[in-house]
Amino acid sequence: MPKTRATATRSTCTPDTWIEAATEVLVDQGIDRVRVDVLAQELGMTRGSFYWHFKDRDELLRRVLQAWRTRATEALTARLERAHTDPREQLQDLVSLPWRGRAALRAGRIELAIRAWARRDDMAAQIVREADESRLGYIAQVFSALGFAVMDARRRAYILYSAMLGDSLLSELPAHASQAQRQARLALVEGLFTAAIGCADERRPEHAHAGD
Amino acid sequence: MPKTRATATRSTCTPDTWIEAATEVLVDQGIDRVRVDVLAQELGMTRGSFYWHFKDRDELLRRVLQAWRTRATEALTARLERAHTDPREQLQDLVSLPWRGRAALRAGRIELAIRAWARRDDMAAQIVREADESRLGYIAQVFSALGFAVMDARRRAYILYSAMLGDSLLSELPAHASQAQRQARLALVEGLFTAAIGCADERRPEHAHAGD
DNA sequence: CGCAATCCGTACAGTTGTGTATGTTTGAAA
DNA sequence: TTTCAAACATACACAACTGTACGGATTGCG
Repeated sequence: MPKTRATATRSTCTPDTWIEAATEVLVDQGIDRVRVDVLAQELGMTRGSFYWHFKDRDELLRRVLQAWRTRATEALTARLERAHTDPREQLQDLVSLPWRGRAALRAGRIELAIRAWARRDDMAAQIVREADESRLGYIAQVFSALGFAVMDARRRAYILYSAMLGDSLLSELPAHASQAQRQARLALVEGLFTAAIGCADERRPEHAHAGD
Repeated sequence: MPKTRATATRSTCTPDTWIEAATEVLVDQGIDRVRVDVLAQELGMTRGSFYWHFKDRDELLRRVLQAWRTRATEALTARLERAHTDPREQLQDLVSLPWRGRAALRAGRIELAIRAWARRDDMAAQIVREADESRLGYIAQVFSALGFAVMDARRRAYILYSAMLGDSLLSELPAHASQAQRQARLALVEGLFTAAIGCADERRPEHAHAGD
């Protein structure tokens, strides 16, 4: 029986090593700069190693996408599983997501790189679409749990999600990236999106105004 | 006296022709696909023509950036010049901007491509930063004219601008791109961002609540 | 030990894109 | 018409990247 697992006795590369390096280059260089020889140099390997683990460059790119999709869906699933808590808490958790450490920030950068990639790659576009739809559904559900009518909840979800995406585009602006600025914006976002503005179809009939 | 202007008697390329074609490829392929031979094939020319108008590929890319900066600053300047109208009207105009025809939508796509490019090009990053700062300043001024306090206006401007940027990322989602959906969101955006939510530093002292 | 599988390095061919040198056409002024 | 420079075409050298063939090292195991 062939043991496909890496025995980890010496510094042998696994496919994941290459995928990780590829993601790194993707983030701050773009998909066109994800080249085999660049990654090999980065890892202190030669291209011969790469072509042992992967059929060709295209397979690497596909697996980079798959790896991202896996992590993205897992992250959303984790959110959905604790969907029984206070929806107000869930919203706070959502809004404060990009400001929790550099892991989430890096995830945002990866996502932007993949979106840029999706501009010409159909598979990437498909996966990004799926992720967007799933998240929009989740956020809409949170707004729905807050008492907003279905249509209104969907619209609020779209606008909030847009704002979160746009923030990841702007997050490199130094003048707005301070912790205090972010904290203040966080509170404002929460206030703006939970406020009732008196639309006709805003509230569900079965819900009265939720007192705090 | 050498007449440097193109006499336009026959189909001779100007530098702008190449810049336009380069922008086209940049939009839906990314900056790495902006190659001299690709553009030449696109224009029905040979690379020899290109190297007559441009020193090298880098000069083309720089001029693509400059052309975008010029248009972007001109667009903002046009807005600033009619800054004496009703701020409510200005906000409506802002929010409905991405939904006015395909010209604005194309401008959004160009901008996203340049943002992806700015990820590794310092000049592109610089120009995008300048554009962001200018627009944020303008939007904040609109909110300020609506009666919000300076800090609150700045935060609202950031959030609204983020939402507009994020929307251009999501605008390819077919389920949310219908005219009716966009129209409904437009009204909601306007309502959400002009609503007072009872922050301590929300209103300027000299302004009372603005009746509708 | 011996041997086979895993893993990686090296060498070569093929492709693609860049930049330059030089030829060729075209239009308008002298 | 001649002439000259702008505008473009053609050809070549060069570099970067890909994929493949093959050879060498390492490890587990009989």
